Amino acid sequence: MYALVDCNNFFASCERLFNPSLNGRPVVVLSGNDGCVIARSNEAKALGIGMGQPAFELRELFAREKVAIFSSNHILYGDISRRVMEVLSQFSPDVEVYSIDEAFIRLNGLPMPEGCEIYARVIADAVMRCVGIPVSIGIAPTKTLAKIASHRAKKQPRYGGVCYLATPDQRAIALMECPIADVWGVGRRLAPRLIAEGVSTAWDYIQLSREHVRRHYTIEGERTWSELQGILCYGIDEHPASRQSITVSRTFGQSVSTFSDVYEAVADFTATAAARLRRQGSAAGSIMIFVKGRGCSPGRYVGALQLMLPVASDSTIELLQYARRALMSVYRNGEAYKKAGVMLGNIIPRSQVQLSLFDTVDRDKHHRLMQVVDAVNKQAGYRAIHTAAEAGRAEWKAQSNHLSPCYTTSFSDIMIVKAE
DNA sequence: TCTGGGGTCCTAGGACCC
DNA sequence: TCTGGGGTCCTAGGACCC
Repeated sequence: MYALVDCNNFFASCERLFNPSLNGRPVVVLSGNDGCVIARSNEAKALGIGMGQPAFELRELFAREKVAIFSSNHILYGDISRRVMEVLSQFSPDVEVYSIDEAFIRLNGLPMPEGCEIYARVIADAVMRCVGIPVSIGIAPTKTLAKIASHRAKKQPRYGGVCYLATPDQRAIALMECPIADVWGVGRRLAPRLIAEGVSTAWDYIQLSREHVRRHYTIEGERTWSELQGILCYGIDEHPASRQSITVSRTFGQSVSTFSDVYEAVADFTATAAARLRRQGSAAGSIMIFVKGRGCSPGRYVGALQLMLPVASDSTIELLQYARRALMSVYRNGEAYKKAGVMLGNIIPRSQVQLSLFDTVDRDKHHRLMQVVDAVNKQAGYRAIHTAAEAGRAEWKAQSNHLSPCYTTSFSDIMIVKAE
């Protein structure tokens, strides 16, 4: 059996954790630059606030309904997520962290059917007690079915947060009540096609023949079809493969024009990407930088350039040299830039880097230096030590006008409790 | 006026090899 | 009248996920 543990309204729940006065109030969390709604509490959902809805459209509603508004605080959410996953790992050796707010767990050796459900409630209680985040848990023989179960656990109060699809009959009812668009693996494009074919629920989908599904919806469609019938296709992946590409990009808080301002942003992104690269023990064989000007697509300046490295590297210092060179090629004087990004590609394990006869870089020295930089930043905090290129006026930084403190990761942000 | 950011996988077709 | 068989690699496009 597989359990999917899903944190309820995760970002909104993180904000509530240190601010209990938000309980019962509508809470929303906004994307970078406070642009779109990316998380909503149940109260906010009940007001009809949509996922991804632009914040400026909602200004009046926010004021009228006294909606609590937060800018994204990914450092806080990442740390809370880590704590949730740590609790989960105490309950099973087989945990797959699927996203910042979800994990699959394999449940083995539990007496069926009561055992799984009781165990899931113990897990949910432990997460609430140890971290303070509410979760919903779905249990079923496959991941795709566990997804449907967790959805029911969240939407239907009678489950009390845990939905176990133990029997074929229970699974059949769940599939009949599950709109096809809600199935894991069926997205925006496939759903209308399926509905046009008369497939409006997950149950309708499994009535199609395997051959038909394979022919029209490819191998992935067939796997989904199998999983919905309880035939296992996706196991637990405890050690997800290293990333094949790493992208860091941001829309600027305000447009910037000078080379030094744009390069400062690009240097910041490059350093972030390089640190991620080192964390997974890889080196990048190429770097691409891109910039976007202000305005809409016809007439908007877009520039991008990819450079191949003679020797794959994970050194921030070396990658910065290529980033700067690429930016010099695409930078145009007089443009107002609104967005930039860095993409690292051709990623290989660091142990497989092919050296060059004509190499001029002291790679061993770079490597030791980066190890020290990473160690210092791990202990002393994000960007405690960095290259000079990353520091400056920070004109490009996103506007986050509703940012909460980093309660759990910054000494200066720790809550002070005073006795009256 | 204003709308985020970061990934993966599959397939088809073309170029090329023997 | 008639022209094999088997493979790799790369890219673009389309789909999906959070």
